[in-house]
Amino acid sequence: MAQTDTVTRILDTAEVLFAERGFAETSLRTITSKAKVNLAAVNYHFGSKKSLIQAVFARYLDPFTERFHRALDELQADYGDDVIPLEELLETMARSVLEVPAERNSLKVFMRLLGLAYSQAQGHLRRYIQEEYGSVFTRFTELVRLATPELPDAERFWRLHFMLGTVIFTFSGLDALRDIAEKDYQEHVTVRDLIRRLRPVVVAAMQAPLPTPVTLAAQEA
Amino acid sequence: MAQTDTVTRILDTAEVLFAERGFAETSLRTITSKAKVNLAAVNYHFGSKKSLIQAVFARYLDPFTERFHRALDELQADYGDDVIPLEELLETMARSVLEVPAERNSLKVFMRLLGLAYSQAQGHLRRYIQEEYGSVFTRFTELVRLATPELPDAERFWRLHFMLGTVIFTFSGLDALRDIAEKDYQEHVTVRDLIRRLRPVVVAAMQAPLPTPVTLAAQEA
DNA sequence: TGTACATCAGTGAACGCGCGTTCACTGATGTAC
DNA sequence: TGTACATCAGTGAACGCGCGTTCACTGATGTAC
Repeated sequence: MAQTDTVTRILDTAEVLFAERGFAETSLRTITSKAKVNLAAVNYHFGSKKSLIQAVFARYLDPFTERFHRALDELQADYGDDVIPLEELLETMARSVLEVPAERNSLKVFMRLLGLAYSQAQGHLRRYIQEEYGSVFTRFTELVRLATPELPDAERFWRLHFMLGTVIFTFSGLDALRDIAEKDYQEHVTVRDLIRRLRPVVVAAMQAPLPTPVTLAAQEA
Repeated sequence: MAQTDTVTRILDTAEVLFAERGFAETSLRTITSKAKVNLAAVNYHFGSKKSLIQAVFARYLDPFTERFHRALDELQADYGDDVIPLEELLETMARSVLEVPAERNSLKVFMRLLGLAYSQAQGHLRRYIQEEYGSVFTRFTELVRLATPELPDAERFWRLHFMLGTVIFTFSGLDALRDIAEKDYQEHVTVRDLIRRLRPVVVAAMQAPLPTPVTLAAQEA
């Protein structure tokens, strides 16, 4: 090698392997041998495996948050003092998510990584993501609040997380689900198909009637 | 020890640790030392770490599938040749899920484990679950088909998985989400509260309008 | 223009460590005669 | 009732292995004078 693209080769290889098998299950030896790069190069360039994991995320999340902030700026400019409708907000978020990896041909990898960030232990990663990228989500949820004034705050919080679960679960299990769908229904599903299917479901879920209030005490485990 | 409860002690400890940190991140040494049991006992009783993982799942899924089958039997007996409404089916599933770990005080652990089964590498585990417990889900989805005749088969498939994602994501991230909700909205959320909140959302999602058909070709990554 | 030195990407080999698994062994209990 | 043997849960120590990380080193390029 002896070129600066060593860093890029490591990141390109690591993101695919992480997405396929998770962080703990992917060794630096696997990454470096697949990337045709010296084992010690990861620690030389990134310092540690943890920092490599964070760098993989940063390469997606930096452009995403930048675009998403810009898209929300435009939306707020268009609507002025009017309330931005929920559909418009969801649409904008979907578009921002789609645009980033479109350049790198790996939306699937991006979504798998997001799923892993939530489900794998890696406490350092959740903290990193929250600190670096939390503010754009705060901005987004505030706009959702204005768009759904009929929802109590707590209800909105839970519904947003319900939908986050839907999206992350769907895309991070994409390959398996796609295989089943293809076999059972003879249709090849693209990511854009899924987003088309998700739209009415997410909107309906956010606008569902409020739950019946608790009747009497209920205990839990 | 020198008692047969060694097996139980291992399972009790393993399920909690697995749920907290995942499978690869939990070593047999951690399990056995916390269970106050000899390291070699896991391999003696279970044969391998893989088999221990499967045994942890079996202890939840065996009683669950048995109960769920029985509950569906009753439902079908009640309704005879009539179609069982969707709400009733979802309610029955929720009740069956709730009943099992109520006996063991650990619904949270059960749901976290289900989440991990989907998100962690562990191919052997997905295969094991599919083989051992696939049939009850086939039965359930067939009943859902009868309850939602207006949905194209593929659409129903995707929506069921969307909702599976909602539930698994919510419960497997329960602690983190609960902490945030508690801090921001001063309300302590029980598992039963969440199920109450989930009900209208899931029903609305399943009954959402069909997506607009694809207009022109759309490519994907 | 030429020499000495600094910088920096990259390397090869080794480090100690924790892992899952194995193995020879113990000691209690049950069974056969 | 007593002895010999089999069974089985459990143990302590060691096995080899793959892991992330470290370290002394190389060799090319840039900079100072």
